[in-house]
Amino acid sequence: MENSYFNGISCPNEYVLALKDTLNVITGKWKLAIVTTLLFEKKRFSDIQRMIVGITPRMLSKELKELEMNGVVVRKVYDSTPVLVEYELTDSGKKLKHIIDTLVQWGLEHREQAIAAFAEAEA
Amino acid sequence: MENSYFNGISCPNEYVLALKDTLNVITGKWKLAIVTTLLFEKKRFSDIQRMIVGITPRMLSKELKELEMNGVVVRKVYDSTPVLVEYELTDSGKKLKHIIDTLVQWGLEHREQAIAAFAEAEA
DNA sequence: CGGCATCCCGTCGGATACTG
DNA sequence: CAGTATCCGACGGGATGCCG
Repeated sequence: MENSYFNGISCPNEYVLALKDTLNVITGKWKLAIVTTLLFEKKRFSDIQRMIVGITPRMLSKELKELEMNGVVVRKVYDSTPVLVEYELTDSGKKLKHIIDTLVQWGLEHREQAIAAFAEAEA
Repeated sequence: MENSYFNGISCPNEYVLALKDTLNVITGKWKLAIVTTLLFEKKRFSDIQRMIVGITPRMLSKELKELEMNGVVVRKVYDSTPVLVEYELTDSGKKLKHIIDTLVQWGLEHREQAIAAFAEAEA
């Protein structure tokens, strides 16, 4: 078991692990973009690729695989011809919306703060 | 102005920028650890270094500089001998606690979910 | 359609030593 | 005490081409 970073701060190691889990899911260039495209409906590989500007199939494949391993998306294969593959968020994955909202809100408030501080410094 | 990743999703570009700002502050190996040590009281460089197991002065210096540029911490120099330098969270920085709590909670719930799903698969 | 294999490069972060 | 300088490996992620 890895140690907590926080010496002398009363913080259950479980919390640190949970934090790492979450960061692992939301960091990286594409993960949140992928989650966002799946928030309201499941989609096929090529649909996601078309919606996310600039992502290569290599990265999409890699990220989807990681998200699946992390229990955020589910991959469903339908044995038709041609093969149909759909990706869908798990319940946990859907709850990431709350996290995204929280992050966006901090960013917005923070920008206001920064502007206010700048104006004050100017005066 | 950079484009949003999300084609066809009605999402103000401002939100995407805010999201990126926030991610920029919470990602990386040490940033959240540093913020956490400063949550309840300001500290000196060597105090932080002592509390965060494994961080090198190089990384601590670099991260503190970035956090300062991003308006999350403030650096205060007192011209005593020897020189005293203190780091303190801004108001925005203090509000990161809410984000950390949100991330931890998702991680905890998610782990429960995963365990439940595993048990179901076993049955 | 839904990927995988290969090559490549820039950045992140570690190790170590040194300074005002 | 509060950093800086230098070197270096690991990894994220891009480009391109091929496959069932």
